Amino acid sequence: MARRTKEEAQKTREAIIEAAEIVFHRKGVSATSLNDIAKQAGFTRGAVYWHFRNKHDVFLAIVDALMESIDVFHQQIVHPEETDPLGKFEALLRHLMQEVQTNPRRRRCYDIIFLKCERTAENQVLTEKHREKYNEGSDRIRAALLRAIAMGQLSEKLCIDQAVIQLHTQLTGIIYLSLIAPDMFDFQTQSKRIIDSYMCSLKSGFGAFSPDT
Amino acid sequence: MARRTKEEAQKTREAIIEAAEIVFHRKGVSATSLNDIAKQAGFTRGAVYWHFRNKHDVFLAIVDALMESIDVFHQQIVHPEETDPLGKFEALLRHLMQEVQTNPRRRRCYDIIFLKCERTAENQVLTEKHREKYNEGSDRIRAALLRAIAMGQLSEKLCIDQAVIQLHTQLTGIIYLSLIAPDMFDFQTQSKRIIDSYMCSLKSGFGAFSPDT
DNA sequence: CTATATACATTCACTGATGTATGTATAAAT
DNA sequence: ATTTATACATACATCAGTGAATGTATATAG
Repeated sequence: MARRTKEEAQKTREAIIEAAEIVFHRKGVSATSLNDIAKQAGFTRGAVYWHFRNKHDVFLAIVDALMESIDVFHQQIVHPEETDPLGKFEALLRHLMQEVQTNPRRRRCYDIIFLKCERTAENQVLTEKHREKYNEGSDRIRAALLRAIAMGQLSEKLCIDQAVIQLHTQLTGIIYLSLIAPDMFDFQTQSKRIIDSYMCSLKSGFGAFSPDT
Repeated sequence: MARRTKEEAQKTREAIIEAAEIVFHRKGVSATSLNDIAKQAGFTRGAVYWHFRNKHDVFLAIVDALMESIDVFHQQIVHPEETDPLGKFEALLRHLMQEVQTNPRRRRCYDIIFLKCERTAENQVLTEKHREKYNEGSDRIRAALLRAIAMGQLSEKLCIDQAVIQLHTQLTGIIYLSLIAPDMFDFQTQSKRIIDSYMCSLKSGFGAFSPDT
């Protein structure tokens, strides 16, 4: 059998991407061959080479999809007319942690990006996008915190930069650890506690007390 | 020229390991060949195969060396007769952060382990050792905190488990982020702030206020 | 209805890496 | 002083994976 309809072709493209996710997750990116991906998807390497230039191109497709989903998340962080920006912010954090542990595909993608690929020069595109999203997220969080301050929900003396960075380190750390050692601690409990603790730090000004540089 | 003395042989073994560190760090573990390592060390593959079984074996040697240095660190965390366990603990945290940013070889090893290798089934040994050190570190920290409580430096109501886990997430997070994006924030400043904030949380009981499970 | 582009499958040539086998000079054991 | 084991270098066979070339059936455009 040969030539499919356009819709079918799009479906096989999607199938190849999902197959790649599965095999990348199982064997690691560099240890999987295009044949592995093709077989997992039920095709041959010909199909993969039709839709993608090489393995790296497939990998980028996965990364792009993840980045888009992150965009969607970021856009929810702050609305210019939100009356409860801090509450919305907290709710989103909790939602994110929920997502990370329940949505298997998202979890798989995080796993691939954190543990199943190498951040080499060839994969620099990934790291650059990672950093781009880091910055976009930081801007969004900053905006949310500023609005929370404007609404009187947080102190004007809040050290915003520190608040932003510490949120990233906390989330990065717990997600990374939960991927490396899922059974080491109860993710649900600990992520809740971390958010509790973080919100508490936010409200206490977050190092507004520490006057050193 | 052939056969070296035993000391020389040990030196070439060390040279191979350090060469591997350099090349792993530059190209990533899976993209480097044994020839890359040998050339970097100034030998041929024959030398590498004499001292190691294969690339994975070289990698494990690097991992083992790092794990030993972590052991040394862990052993410093708590002494049974320390009169100022909390101060000693804080000093060690600051020392660790200093080390991570100033000791280039240690930094390179962390970089390899976090960013330049894949946590696949074949590399499970690494992940297991990582977890082992995680647990050992947790035990040590727990002991230090308990002694700090016994010495009246911390409240008896301190939620120790949470304190331990949050320290790990914080440190893992900031180290990971500083490796991925060294220029994104000033590591020295932020690591200090994180420790300040953490010590502050410790003294405030760390969620002793949150009564939920 | 024909022609062409499409969506794959199949085949092929090539490369880089691996592990092993073999060679060899010399330190160390006897 | 031999002998032997050592510490490598060199040579070889093999193989998995790649990318491109080619084949082919069929959707689709005209």
